[in-house]
Amino acid sequence: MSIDSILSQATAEAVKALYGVDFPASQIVPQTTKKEFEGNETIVVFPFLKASHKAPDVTASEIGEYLVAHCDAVEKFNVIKGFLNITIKPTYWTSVLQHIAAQPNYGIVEANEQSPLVMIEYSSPNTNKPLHLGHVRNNLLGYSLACIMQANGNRVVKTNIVNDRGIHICKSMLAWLKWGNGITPEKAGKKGDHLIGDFYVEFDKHYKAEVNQLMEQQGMTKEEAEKASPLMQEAHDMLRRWEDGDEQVRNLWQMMNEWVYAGFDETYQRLGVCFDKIYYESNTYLEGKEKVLEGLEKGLFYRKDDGSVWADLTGDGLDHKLLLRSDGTSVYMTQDIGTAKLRYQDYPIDKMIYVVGNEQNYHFQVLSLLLDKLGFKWGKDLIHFSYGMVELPCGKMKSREGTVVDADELMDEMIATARRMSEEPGRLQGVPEEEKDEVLRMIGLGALKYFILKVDPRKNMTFNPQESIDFNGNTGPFIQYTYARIQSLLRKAEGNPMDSDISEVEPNEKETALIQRLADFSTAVSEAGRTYSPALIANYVYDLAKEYNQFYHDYSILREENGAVRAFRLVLSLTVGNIIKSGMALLGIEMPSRM
RNA sequence: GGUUCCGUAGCUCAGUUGGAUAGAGCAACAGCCUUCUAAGCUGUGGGUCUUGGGUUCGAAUCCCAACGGAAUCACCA
Repeated sequence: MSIDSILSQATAEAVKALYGVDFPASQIVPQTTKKEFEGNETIVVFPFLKASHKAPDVTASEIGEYLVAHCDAVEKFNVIKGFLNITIKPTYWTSVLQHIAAQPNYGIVEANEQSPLVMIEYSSPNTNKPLHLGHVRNNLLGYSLACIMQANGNRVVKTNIVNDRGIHICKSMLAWLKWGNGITPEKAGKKGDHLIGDFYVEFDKHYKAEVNQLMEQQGMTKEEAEKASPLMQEAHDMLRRWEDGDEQVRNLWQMMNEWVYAGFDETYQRLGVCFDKIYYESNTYLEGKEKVLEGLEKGLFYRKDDGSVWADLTGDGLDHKLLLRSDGTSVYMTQDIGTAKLRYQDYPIDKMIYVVGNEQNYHFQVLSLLLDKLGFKWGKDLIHFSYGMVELPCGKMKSREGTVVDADELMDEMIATARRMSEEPGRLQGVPEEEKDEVLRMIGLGALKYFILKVDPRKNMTFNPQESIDFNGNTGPFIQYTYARIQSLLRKAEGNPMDSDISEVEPNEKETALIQRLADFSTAVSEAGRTYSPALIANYVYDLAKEYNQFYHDYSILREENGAVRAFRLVLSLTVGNIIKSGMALLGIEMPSRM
C-alpha cells in the first residue's frame, strides 16, 4: 500500500476517533512537503475544522499526535498554521524502495480479457503528400496515448484511417499522367509518398497558372476561372470515373497508393509508431450512407426538397448539419459514421479516442451527437483528443509557401545533429560504428519526440529547430544521458546490488526525496491515463532525472565505504533507471545504455 | 457575430482533484572536471500568474465580465 493511502486512512481514523466525524479517506490527499519545511508528507487540516471546532494548529497537533501513536510509518510531525508536516520513519522509505525495486513493472497495470477495450485513432494521413511536422505531433501523441492507456490496464487497439480517395488524389494522378513520363519511385530514387507529393505540387502549379491566364485573357473573376479551369474539370472527371469503378483509373489509383503506403510505412517505422488495424476511406465511405438513410427512416434526420439529408442539432445548441448531398453522395461526416460502423462490427469498443487536430473540434462535437443518436454506445462520450497546431518561429506552416517541415527530413536532421554534438566532446569513442549509429538514432529521435510530447497537447506550440536540437535542460537527451550514466554505474559495480541486505539503511534527505518521487510514478501513470496526458509523464520523468542528477553529483556511490549504504545507493540508482525507462517507454522513446 | 480553446520570467514551458514564500530549462553573469560519463552540477539576477470583480480560512487553479490571440461555423476532406 502506498504511503499516501496509509496516511489518508490513518488521518480519517484520527478524525473519527478525535472528533467522531466520518470523513472519507479518499478525500484526504497528502502531498509532498515543500523543501523549505521539515517532513515528507503534508496534510492540510482546514477541511477538518468543522469537525474539530478548534483552531487549525490545535487540530493539526491533535491529529499529528494520533498518527505518531497509531501509525507505524510515522516518526514525528510538526505544525505550521493549518499544515501538518509528517516525517516518515527512514527505514520505512527503504522498504518502499525495496518494494518498488522488486517490481520490474512498477506502476504498470496489465490488462486482462475483462478490461475495457479502447480504440485510438491517430495519424489519418491523406495519400497525396508526405507526412509533415503536424503529422509528427499527431503520431507521437497517438502512440504515446496508446501506451499510457495500455499501462492503465486497458486493451488498446491502435487504428489509422487512411484518406485514400477524393479530389486531392485525383490531382496527383492527373499530374502523373500528364507530366510523369511513367516515372516510378524506383526510377526516381525517391520515396513514393514524396514522389506523389511532387505531382500534387505540380498540379497546383499548372492549375494556378491556368487560373491566372483565364483571369487575364478572358477577364474572369477568380471564382469563375477556378470553375472553368480545364485541369480542374479533368480532375473532377477523374473522380467521377473513380467512383464509377473505371478500371483504368482504379488501377492507376491502386498503383500510386501502393507507392505512398510504402513511403508512409518507412516513415512510421522510423518514427516508431504502428497500428493494429488500418481502415481505408475507400472502403468505408459508402457504409455511412446506409446508416444515414437508416436514421432518416427512424425520423432522426430530415430530407430537404433538393434531396439532401440533414440533421437538426439545434436542440443540442448546434446547427443544422449536412449528411448527404443532393446528388446522394457522402460528405466527410458521413464517412466518419461509416468508419464507426465498421469498427463497431470489428471490435467490442468501450471507448473511442480520436487523435485529431483542434481545427476539427466542431466536427467531433457533431459526430459525438450523431453517433449517439444512431445508437453507438460509445458515441456520447467519445474522446476527441484535440491538439494544437505546430507553428514555426517564423509563423505558420503553409504548404503552398514551402514552409512545411517534412517528417523524413526532420528526422534526418535530428540524427545528424546528434552526431555532430557527440563528436565534438569525443563521445562514443571506442563504440563500434553500428552501435554508434543506433545510439545516435535514439538520441536524435528522443530529442524530437520529447520536445513535442512535453508540451500540453491542447496548446499551439512553436517548433524551434534551433532549440529542439539543443540537448541541454528539459530535453530527451538529458534524460537519456542520466539513464546512460546509471547503466554505466551499474556496469562498473561488482555483483548484484539487489542481493545485499539494505533494510537497515536510513536514507538521507535527498534519498528520501528520490524514493518519494519514485513512488509517485504509479500515480503519475494513472493520472496521465485519466487526463490523457503524455506531457504529464514527460515532465514527471524530467523531474526525476533532474533530481537524480543532483543526487549523483553529491555522492561517490562506488567509493562509499559502508557496504550496505553503497548497495542501497546502487539499488536506488537501478530503480531510478528502471522508472525512467518505463516512463520514456510510455512516450515511445528508446533509451541507449551508453551515450 | 455564435461555439470551443489558450493567456504564467526576455524566450520555450511546468504547476497533479483550490493549499504554505508560483517552479524548470534557454539566454546573461560567477564558480566546479587528477574522483562512478561536465550532453552534467552549484550560485546570482529575472514575476502585477493579461485586467477587473466574485466564491472562502486560502485562487495561477473554480464562477462572471473585459481585453488579447488561435481554431471553427462549406453540398472541402
